[in-house]
Amino acid sequence: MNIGLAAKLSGLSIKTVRYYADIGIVTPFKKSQTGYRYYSSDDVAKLQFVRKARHFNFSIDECRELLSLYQDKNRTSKEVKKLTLEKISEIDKKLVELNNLREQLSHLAASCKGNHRPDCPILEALSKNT
Amino acid sequence: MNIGLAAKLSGLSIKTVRYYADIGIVTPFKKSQTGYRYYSSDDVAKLQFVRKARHFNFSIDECRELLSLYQDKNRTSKEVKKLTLEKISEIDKKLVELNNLREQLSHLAASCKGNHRPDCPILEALSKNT
DNA sequence: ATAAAGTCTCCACTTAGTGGAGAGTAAAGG
DNA sequence: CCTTTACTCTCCACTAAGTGGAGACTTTAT
Repeated sequence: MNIGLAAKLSGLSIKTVRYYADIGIVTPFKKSQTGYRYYSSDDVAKLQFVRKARHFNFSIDECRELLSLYQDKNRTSKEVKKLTLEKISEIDKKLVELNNLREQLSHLAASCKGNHRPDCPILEALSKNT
Repeated sequence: MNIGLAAKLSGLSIKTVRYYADIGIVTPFKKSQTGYRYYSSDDVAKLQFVRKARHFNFSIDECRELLSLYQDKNRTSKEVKKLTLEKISEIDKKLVELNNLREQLSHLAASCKGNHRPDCPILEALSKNT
């Protein structure tokens, strides 16, 4: 099938599918005469796979890795689980950071009257030494 | 003072300070003969301000805005608080997303034995239709 | 005078695509 | 058969917020 249908079936934009072809994520057959890309349903399955993995916050390189595990009949589930757990702890780190940030910001916001007067504890905090 | 000292005092890298000069965040005096940038202690204060605001997840453009509020004696604290509250709700949105993601991933990870066998519910989930 | 440290500009690279221009190709209608 | 329309192609630029490096110039120290 052409790229348009492959994109529709995989839920990605044409641009993204083309991009994935360029960087070697899912490489379709390419007719040298016209330059058109032709996708098999296997290719579409891979595109869907990548879309879902991206949705789970896996980076393109991690998708590459997952994809090769996916196609490797001899892989162990241990390898996949390892990647997943790493991703989880990454997310945990981010969560801690953001919670911290949120607390500090809401603390600042709470201390600011937010009225027509110019005195503002938020700006003061930002300009305070160190 | 030269850029090296300004960078050290503000806690930013020289590259970043130069970048901030290029994009008009903090524009030092520039000797046209040598091209060297000269920073006042006021400039350094602004750099510190931006560093802290960046640390609070404000974008460069938001820093620009905060900086101009910071320098505007007639600003109201209301304006600053508004920005801050917006930033907080942005963070809240991100937190929800990440918590969701974490839950789904840990669910997947829990269902995967993670052993030497090739069968893996994680990959299955990623390859399942829609 | 020379060596070392500091600074300059300019270019490329990072992530993961997106937007657009201009040209070629395919399919449908008249 | 010709034209219109839809589809696809490549190439370039842009996004955010810097970072790294090359090669040249300036300042400071020995």
